[in-house]
Amino acid sequence: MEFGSERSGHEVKDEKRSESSVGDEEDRREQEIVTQEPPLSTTERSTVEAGPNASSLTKKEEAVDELEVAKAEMGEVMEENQRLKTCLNRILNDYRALQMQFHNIVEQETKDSSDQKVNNNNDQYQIDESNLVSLSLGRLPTRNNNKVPNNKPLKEEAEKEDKEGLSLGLDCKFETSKSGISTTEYLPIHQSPNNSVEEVPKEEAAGESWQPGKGIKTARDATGEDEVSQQNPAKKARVCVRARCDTPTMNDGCQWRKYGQKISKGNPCPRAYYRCTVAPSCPVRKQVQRCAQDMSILFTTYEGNHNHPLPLSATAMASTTSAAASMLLSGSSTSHSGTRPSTAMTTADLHGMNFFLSDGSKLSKQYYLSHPAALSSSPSHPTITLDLTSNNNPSSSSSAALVKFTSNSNYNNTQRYPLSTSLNFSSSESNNATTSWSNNGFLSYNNTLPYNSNRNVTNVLSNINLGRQQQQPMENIYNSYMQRNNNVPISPPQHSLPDTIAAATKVITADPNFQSALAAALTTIIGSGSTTQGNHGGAGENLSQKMKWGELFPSSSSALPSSSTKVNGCASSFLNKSAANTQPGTALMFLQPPLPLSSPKSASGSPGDHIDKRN
DNA sequence: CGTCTTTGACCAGCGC
DNA sequence: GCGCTGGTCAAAGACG
Repeated sequence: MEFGSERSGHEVKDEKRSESSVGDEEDRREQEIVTQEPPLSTTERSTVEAGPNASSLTKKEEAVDELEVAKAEMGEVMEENQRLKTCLNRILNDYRALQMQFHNIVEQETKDSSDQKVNNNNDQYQIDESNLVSLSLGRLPTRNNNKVPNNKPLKEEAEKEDKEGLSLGLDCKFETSKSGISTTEYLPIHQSPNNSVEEVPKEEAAGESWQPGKGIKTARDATGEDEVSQQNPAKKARVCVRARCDTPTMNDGCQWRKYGQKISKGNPCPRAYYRCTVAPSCPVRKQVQRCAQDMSILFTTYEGNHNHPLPLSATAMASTTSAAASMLLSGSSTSHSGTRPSTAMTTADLHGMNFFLSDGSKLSKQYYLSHPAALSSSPSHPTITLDLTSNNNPSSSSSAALVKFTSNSNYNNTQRYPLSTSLNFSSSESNNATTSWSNNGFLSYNNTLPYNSNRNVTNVLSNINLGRQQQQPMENIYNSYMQRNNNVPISPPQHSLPDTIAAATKVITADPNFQSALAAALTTIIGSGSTTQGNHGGAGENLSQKMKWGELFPSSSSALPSSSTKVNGCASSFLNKSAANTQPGTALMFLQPPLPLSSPKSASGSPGDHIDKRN
C-alpha cells in the first residue's frame, strides 16, 4: 500500500519538495566534502614536491589512491544517508497521509451517523424489535445532522471538528427484546457462582458516571447521562475488558494512579485500584486484576466518564468502553417501558456473529467467561464485559468473530436495566478473524483476506495494520458494506480497534441487510484459510508507524525507536503517539459521552469515557 | 523534593 | 447486630 496513492495533490507536492530539498542538501554536503579535499591534497603534494624522486611519486600515487578510496567510502556513506533520509521522508509523508485519512474517517463517521439516522427512519421499525441493537460510532447523529452538513468539504468539516474538540463520541442505542427469551448459553467453561463480573445485581437504573458514595463529585455538564447518574448515584455502569496481557496493566493511553490494592475473595491475585490522573477531578476509576486460572488474562474494569479531554491514544479504549457502557445503560433505558417481561434476551445470530443480548434472570447469567471467579463486582454495578482475548471459546467455533452481548440481571418488575453485559470479540484460535490484545502489547486483529479485496479501498485497508497484523476483517466488512449499500466513500481505517469493533457492531446491528454481506465476508475470511498471527515484535507499543511500515521498510522497521515513556502496559498506545506528535493541537480529544437510548440529549454534554494507561 | 506505590486502616453495603 | 467483603484513604516508603 502506498499511502502516496491516497494522498492529495498537496501532499504529493510536499513530498516532492522535501525530497528535492534532501537532494539539494546532499549535493551541498558533497561539494563541501570535495572542497575539503584539496587542502589534504595540497599537503600531500607539498610533501611530494619537497622530494622529487621516485619514492615521492609513489607516495603521491598512494595518497591519490587513498583519496579515491576515501571518496568512495564517503559516497557510500552519503548514499546510505540519502537512503535513510528518503526513508524518513516516506515515513513522514505516510504519517501525514494517515492523519488525513483519520480526518476522513471522522468525516465518514459523521456521514454514517447521518445515513444511519435516515436508514433508521426507513428501516428501523421494520426490524424485528427483538433484534434491534444499535451502536453508532462517532459523533451523535442529531448533533451531526445539525452541525455538519453533508455537502461540506471533508477537510473543512474535519477542521471544524478539530475546533470543536475532535469528539469521538459513541452513540449507543440498545433495545432489548420484548419477546425473545433465549436459553442460549455461551459457556465454554463452568460458571462459578463467584463470577461476579457477570454476577447479576438486582437493581434499578444505572448511572454511568463514577460517583463514589463519599467521594469525588465532579462538576459536569447537565446531560441526560448525568441525570441518570444523579438519579441513581449508587449504580455505576462498569465496563470490564478481558484481555491477554503480560504487563501489569493494559496501556490504554490514559494516565492512572494506583490508590489501592486488595485481595479479593476467590482470586489470589490482588485487585489493584487506579484512578485517572489526567485531570485532578476526573472521576474515572479502573480496577485491574489477573485471572486466577490464567495469569495471562487481565481484567480491567472501568467506571465513570472522563471529564476532561483525552489524549488521542486514550480514545480508543475510551470509545469502546463508552460504547459498551452506553449499551448497557441504554438497555436499561428500554426497560423503562415496562413492556418487557421479566426475562428478556435478545439473540441475533448473524452467520456466526452471535449477538447475544440477554436481560434478566439468573437464567441468563454470563457464561462466556472462562474463569468466572477471577473478578467480582458489586451487585450495584451493572457490568459489561469486553472479551478481547483471542482464545478458546468453544462457542465461537463458528469461525467468525463472535460478538456477544449478554445482559444479566435478577430482572424483576422493578429491574430497569441489564446489569451485566458482555461483548465477546474473541474467536477461537483457529479463527481467521481474531481480535486480541496480544501479549506484546498490540491490540491486534488477525485475519486474512478482506471481504472486498478487489476494491481500491481495500488496497488501502490491507496496508494498515494494527498490531502489525494483516487486515481488519470487521473494518473491511464494514467498509465493504457501507460502500456497497450506501455509496459512501470509504476511508481507510485509522481509528482504533475498539472503534473498529464499535463501527462493525454498529453496522451489524443497525441494518439487517448487513447480514448477507457479513455472511459473504465471513465465508471469504474462512475460506481464505491462513491466519496471520501477529509478529510479536516487542517494542512497538508506541509506534503507530509500525502499522504496516514493517512491510514498507522491512530493513528499518526494527530500528524504529521505542517509547521512552514509562508506559509498560499492554497497550493501545501505539495508536497514539504518532498522531500526537505532529499535531499537538489534535492530540487531545474530547470524547463524546455515550448516549443512552433514553436520553439523547446527553449526547452534547459530558465528555466520554474510560481509559487506562500505565500501572 | 516531588511523584508514585505500597499497605494497613477505615468505612459502607450487604447477607445472615 | 454482626461479620464479610469491596472500596477508599492516607501515611510511609521508594524512586527518579
